[in-house]
Amino acid sequence: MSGKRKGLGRATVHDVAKLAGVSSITVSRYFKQPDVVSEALRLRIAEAVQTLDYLPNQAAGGLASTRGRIVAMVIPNISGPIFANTIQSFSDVLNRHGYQLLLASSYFSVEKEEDAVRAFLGWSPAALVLTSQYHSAGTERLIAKAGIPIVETWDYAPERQPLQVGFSHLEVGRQAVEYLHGKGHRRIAFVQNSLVGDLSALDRRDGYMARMTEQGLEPWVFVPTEADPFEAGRQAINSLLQRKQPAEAVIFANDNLAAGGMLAGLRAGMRFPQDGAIFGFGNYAFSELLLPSLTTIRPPAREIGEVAALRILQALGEVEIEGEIPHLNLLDCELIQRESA
Amino acid sequence: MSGKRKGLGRATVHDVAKLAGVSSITVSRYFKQPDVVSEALRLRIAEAVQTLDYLPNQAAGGLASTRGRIVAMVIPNISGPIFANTIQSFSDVLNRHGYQLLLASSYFSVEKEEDAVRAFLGWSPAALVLTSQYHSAGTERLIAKAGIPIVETWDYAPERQPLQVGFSHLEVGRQAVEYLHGKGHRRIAFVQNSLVGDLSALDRRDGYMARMTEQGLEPWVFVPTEADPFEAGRQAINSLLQRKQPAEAVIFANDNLAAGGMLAGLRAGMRFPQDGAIFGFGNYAFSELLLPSLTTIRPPAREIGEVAALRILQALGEVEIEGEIPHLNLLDCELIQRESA
DNA sequence: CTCAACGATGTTACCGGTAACATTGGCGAG
DNA sequence: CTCGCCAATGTTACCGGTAACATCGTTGAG
Repeated sequence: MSGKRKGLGRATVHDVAKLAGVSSITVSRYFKQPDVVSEALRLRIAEAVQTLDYLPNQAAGGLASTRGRIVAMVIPNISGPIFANTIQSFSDVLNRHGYQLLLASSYFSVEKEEDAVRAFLGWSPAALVLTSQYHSAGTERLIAKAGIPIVETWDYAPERQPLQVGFSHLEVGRQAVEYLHGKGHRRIAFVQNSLVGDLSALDRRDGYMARMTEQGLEPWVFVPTEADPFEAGRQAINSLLQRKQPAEAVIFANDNLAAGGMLAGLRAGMRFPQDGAIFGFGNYAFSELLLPSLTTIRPPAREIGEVAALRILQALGEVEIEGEIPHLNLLDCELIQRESA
Repeated sequence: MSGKRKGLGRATVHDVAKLAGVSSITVSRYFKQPDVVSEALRLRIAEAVQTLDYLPNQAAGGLASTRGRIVAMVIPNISGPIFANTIQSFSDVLNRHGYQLLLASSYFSVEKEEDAVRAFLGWSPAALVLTSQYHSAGTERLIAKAGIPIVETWDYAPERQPLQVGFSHLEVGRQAVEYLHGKGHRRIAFVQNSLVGDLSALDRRDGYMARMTEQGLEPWVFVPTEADPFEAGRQAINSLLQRKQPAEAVIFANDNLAAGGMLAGLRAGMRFPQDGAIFGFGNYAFSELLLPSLTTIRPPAREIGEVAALRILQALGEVEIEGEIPHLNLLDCELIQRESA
């Protein structure tokens, strides 16, 4: 019947147009700018759409208009305890406005990130979201000439070009010292994660070191050799608390390490915070379930996703905004005081 | 220079073709079937691609070939403690084969699921993955005539049409009873979650009830009124263990409930498993960090993602397979014995 | 030596929408 | 009554690829 090349077998604008007795562009307008189509035609088209179960082909629309309704996001990992919230809220806000999320994981590898960005760009996404400010040179080149809104989340690097939506890891480190110092502790140690790649964690360490120095205290950084976070935590507790001059408080690079360390201590008969204050980062789901519950800092994970989505929608003109779109979005972390410190 | 309509400004096949002195279809073949292009042209094209930073436009390719390289997935929620692993492994396997993942959350609502499916179909995905076997009538209609591979994960419903990749929730319920019964417990209670929508959890409850009855024991189901899982757990522990004839063992619908219950008990001075065995489901990340650590059943979350992706790739002819593609894929759960039961 | 078969490459049209411009009819101002 | 403007709708071509078929030069069997 039709040409030699068969499509998907689904109804097209042309089918709808024919059935409704209008031209295809009118059907297109019915979806994109309903207000310019007269009431009478709107009704006829609506009926035809209903009858044919018509669904607009997004690939075709995106190709023709050169404005695809896809937003791409590279995240270190989906299943980690923190980033999931960012993805969730980001995706929800986008979906609500008819955009779809394309997702890939970098596992903290800048090479994997670059691969993902390259693959994404083939889809002509409307915008691109990256995690952290640390990328490969290739990624930098790609995003520089992508010509779409770019958002960097999680970190906060005011000097960089892409939109920033995140928080200051440096400040987190300082805040932890501040809190523990206020509690009277002086020998405050920091346990780094040995996981290569999570460069933001090093910023927290640097904040810790800076604040310690300012207070006239000597920084004391422990770097575990174990890769498994729970093992690494155990290692740290053993080393820091089982010595002549034990640490009075231990700041861990994240809640996993903190939980591992605390658990090892508890099983060895220690008690917290009596035998040492334990301080985490991340406010993972389990942190309030531990006994003692874990004092930690909650990063604005959900908020990051929401704000990032909002800024993108604004940049795309989908959401009204008066004035400039803020280039810098510094969100607040929340120190959650519980029992362990 | 060119027509009145400007594209994305990026290099196209035609640009590459002109630079390499070949026709555009040859460039297309260079990417799709490199072996039919002669070595000489391959080199010339490779150079042109390099020079122009050419990236194939996936939307155009998908439109022309009617085979898009997108796979869509609807999941109850991204940030939950279980599904993230499925998404992660699913996405990784797909990415490795050049497919991209389109993601949306249903929050256990069949209406939201239907909306997501409708939105997805506009992208002509190569395949569609749903969670659980429970859908709206609209969703059933949509997937019936979608004409692409459909996979249902998480549940296992052999009688249904879509490919099944999951495990038997009924069996999980039975398995828990089996284990506790073997430990000598007779008064075994089940704590349901009050979260409307997670219908699979009810299958676990039904398995529990069936096995109890088979053993000549009386099922004892507690339905919390609290929505918050930790609060609900507390409520359950209070009701089940603080009575004249307390339960000897409590099976919780998931680890969140179990952790909430156990924590409430511990804070009230109880000890586990002495004052009651605690049994969860899900093997959430924190379960081994609790004190006592939580006995639970690990669902094959990661495996589900991997197998689902593999079956899809086979159905699409991307991965070799001899014989039929198995319609049923029943994966094993793992009972993880720890300290709480 | 002839011709069919085959490998390598090109031509044309089409996938399903939409931008840009054209057309039509109704209405109010002059 | 004529003209100009505007709102509603249509025509045409194009977005960037690829399916289908055509073409051309080689090669090997008969």
